[in-house]
Parts: sequence; C-alpha cells; structure tokens
Amino acid sequence: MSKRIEIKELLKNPPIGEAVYVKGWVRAFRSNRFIALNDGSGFNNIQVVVDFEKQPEDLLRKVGFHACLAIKGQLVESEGKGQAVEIVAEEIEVLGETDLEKYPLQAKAQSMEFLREHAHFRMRTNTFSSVFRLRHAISFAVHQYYHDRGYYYLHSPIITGSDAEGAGEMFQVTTLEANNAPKDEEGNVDYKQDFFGKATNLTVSGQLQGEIAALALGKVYTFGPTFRAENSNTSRHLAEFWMIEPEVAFNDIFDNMDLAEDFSKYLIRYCLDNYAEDLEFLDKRIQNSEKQMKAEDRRPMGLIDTLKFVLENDFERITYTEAINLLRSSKPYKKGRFKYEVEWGKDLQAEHERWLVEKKFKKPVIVRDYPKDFKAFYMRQNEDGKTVAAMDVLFPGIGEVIGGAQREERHENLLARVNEMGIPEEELWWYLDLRKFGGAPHSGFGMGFERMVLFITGMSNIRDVIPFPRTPGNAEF
RNA sequence: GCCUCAAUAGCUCAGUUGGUUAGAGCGUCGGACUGUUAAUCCGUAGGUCCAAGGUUCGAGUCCUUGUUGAGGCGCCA
Repeated sequence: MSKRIEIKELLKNPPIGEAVYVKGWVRAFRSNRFIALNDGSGFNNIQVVVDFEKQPEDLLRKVGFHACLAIKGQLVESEGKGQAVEIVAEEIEVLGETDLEKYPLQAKAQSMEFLREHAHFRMRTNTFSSVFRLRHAISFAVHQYYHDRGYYYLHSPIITGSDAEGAGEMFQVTTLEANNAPKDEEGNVDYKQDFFGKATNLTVSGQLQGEIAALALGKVYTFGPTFRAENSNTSRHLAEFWMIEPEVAFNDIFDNMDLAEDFSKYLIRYCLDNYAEDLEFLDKRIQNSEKQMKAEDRRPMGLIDTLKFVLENDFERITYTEAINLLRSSKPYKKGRFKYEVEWGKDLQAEHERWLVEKKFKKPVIVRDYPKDFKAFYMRQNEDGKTVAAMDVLFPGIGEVIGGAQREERHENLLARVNEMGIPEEELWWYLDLRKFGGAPHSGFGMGFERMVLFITGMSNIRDVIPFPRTPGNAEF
C-alpha cells in the first residue's frame, strides 16, 4: 500500500481486490465522479472513481485537467464499459494544481502549430506522449538491431576540424569573440588562436570517422546528433537532427541495400510488436483528421496497414538510369506535368521521386548508380566511368530517408576524384591513408532518424517528432 | 534562399460591396448531475481584429512595409 505502482503495470497484472497507490496527471474528470489518470508509463489511463460525498469539496475543485494527483484506493472490476478495472478512491492528494484560467492546453484536439509553441506542455497530450514513446522505441531498436548482429557502436565526434564532408553548410564552433577576434597579417580571423588552434564546426556526418572504425572493427554504426546550417524551410528538415550511420567492411552496394531494407523493416516490426496501442491511437487520429479531406488527398492506407504493407513487400530496386527511363515514359512526363526536366545526368527532383514511390511502385524504392557529377567524392566509381555506387532509399510520403554508397577504396581513384572536385588534399590525409594501408571495399549509409520516426508515427511535420526542434529562426526551449 | 497562403476571444473558426454596439462552437468561471468515456444540461465573463504607416466621411475588410506561422520548391538525412 505504501509503494506506488505504475499504471502500465497495474493494467497488465491487475491486483483486483487489493489496495493500490498511484500517481499521475488528470486527463479528464467526468461527471464529478470519474478521473482518467495517466502517469506516462503507457498509453492507457486508469479510471479512478470518486465518491464525492466522502471527499472535501475544495479538494475536488482542484481535480482539473492536467493536475497532478496521488491516489490511494482499492482496485476493482469496472462497472462501466470502457475499461476492465478501476480504482475506488479512498484518499486523494493533490501534488500539483493547474490554474485552468491560465493553462493553455485543453482536453480536446489542438493544432500541431499551437502545441509546438507550447512544447513544454505538449508531451502531456495523447499524440505527443505516443510519438515520444515510439521515438524511444525506435532508438532502442536501433541499438538492439546492431548489437544483436555484432556491430560496434562508435561515438563519432560532435566537433570536427574537417571541412570536407561536403554534406552541407556547417555551424562554426569558436571561443573567439565575434567583435574582437584576433586577425592574421592579411586581416582574416586568426583561428590559430582559437580554442582548438584551427577553425572547427559541428559535425554534419560521422561517416568519415565511421570508415576509420569499420576498417578495424569490421562492422560499426554511429547514432548521434548532426547539424546542418542550411536555410531549409520544409516539414522534412531540421538544423539539429539524429542520424544512424552503419559502416561495414567488405560490404558492396548490394549488401548495403540488403542492410538498409532489413534494418528499416526491423524498426517497423519492433514498433508494431511492442507499441501497438500507441500506433493504434495515431492511426485513428490520422483517420479522424482526414475525414473532412477530399478522397484524393487522403492517405491510400491507414498507418498500421501501411507499416504492415512495407514489412510484407520487398523494396523496389532500380538504377538511376532505369528511373530516368521509367519517368520519361510516364503519363505526367508525356503530359508535361513535371516542373523539372527528366534527363540523364540531372538529379531526380522531389516530384520525380514521389511519382516513382507513390504512383509507380507504391512502396519504398531504392535507387542506385547515380551519375558521379552530383554525388560525393567518396562514392565508388562504377565500371561505366559515368556512375557511382550510390543509393537512396525513398519512402512514401517522405522521400529520402536513407542515403548511402559503396565507398571508393582504390587510392588512385579517390585521389583523382578529390583533385577533380577541388577538395584540399591535406584536409583528408587521414582518410586517404585508409586506402594506402590495408584498404578494403566497404559500404555504409546514413538514415535520418527523425524521418524514420515520421514514417512510423505517421506524423506530417518533422518538428513534431523531435522533442525540441531546431530550425532556422527557432531555438526555443 | 524562392513561391503561395494565412494571422479576429484561451483554442478552432465565421464576419456580405468598406457602413451602427465584431459573432459561433469548444474551453474557462458559476450552477445542476452517483456509471461517465473529448460526459451532458443551464448560465456568466472574455476582443489593442499581428505591428507600423497609408487611402477614405468611415477600415477587421482596400494599399505598402514588416513580423510570425503553414504549405510547396531548392539543399539534404
């Protein structure tokens, strides 16, 4: 009786007839009699039945939406229909009141935009508590997947002195004062006097360090925050996001594709197997919100059906050249509906990727062997001399969730490419060394963690699947 | 960075061709209610119509600039 029990545990193994002690927040107080209490341990609430004649009136007044309570009572089989068991309250203690005249949240659906502005309260809603439980689940499943398969978790650095990843604009890290930085003889900022003795940035990718580890430990993965200072204003981009980057010695591009598909499916399966209640709630939520929409704007399948469909079907695998040919024989191409040109040598645009994934194949698609001209320097050159062993995994509704490649392991080829692209060789001496001493074919990819969370939860804005989103012009909370 | 749209009560929104005192639902607050499931019923209060400037006898409504947000595009994961 003296020890608190978590609501999830209480509902899993209900000790009917026994005295119980729970704590949590009020999700609803109905009919001056029924409290729906949730302590965050799971999706489901416990119903607390109050005999209001036995409780002081001023105490019951404090039992409002999202107030925090501690309740002692007896667990009994429920007389009502919506739940199997309930607690008959004997002692109610108010741990934290909520002044509802000032509290912004309400016991009804509120817009994602509004809740985003109240990010310190939004996790108390059904939607966000489900999303963040799933975010945890996916994160845990990532480690489980790789650990079970003999991969080593590599902590790649957050601060990097390398300026050669080429993955995007970087955030500078410095202890120099903006207004009073020391200057060199030419009048430029003298980073030799900075904390690290050189210019440094927040990492945009752990891949290059991952390769170092893969060529010693065999199979590794990184899972950490990455930073892009791009002025990207979309529902799929963050300035601070988490990325999972496996890197595997001796894997070629086909092994890489197998890994990407198997890994993605594992994460989805883990959530379906372990977090069904949260997924069911999110599924219903989407269906309700789409009721007012026109049929053609609705998703073709419910959330859980979509996830199961992805699990049960192979990802489509095509080359970039095949993708171009398919696009050029498509209806929207022939009718001139595409805004961007479809031509071998030009990158696939979002509208092209969407057609391939959502119209043509209706499932995840892996596109490989892209022209080398618009891909990174480290990707392995194919025999045709025109393409590289790059791959993108495209998901319905989101687009690119995974980007990867077989890495160029041949020192001559890599060096030629580095020079061709005008990258300073001295920045990459250690990366080039990996090819000079015991080099090996190897492959890897980066999965945008939030994009995977977006897909699995069915949310539509990436800002709603990370607790505290960082985007251009916004670093609140 | 570019394009489009939006901003009115705590929230979600309506507001006619520019014309009297700006409305509704939900929430709040007050009351009723001992089997509710976003409970229900009755009542009350609640507004610098995003900001600044302009046009006009008169602006929530029209114009300009700005701010914030959303959607799309580009960059990518």
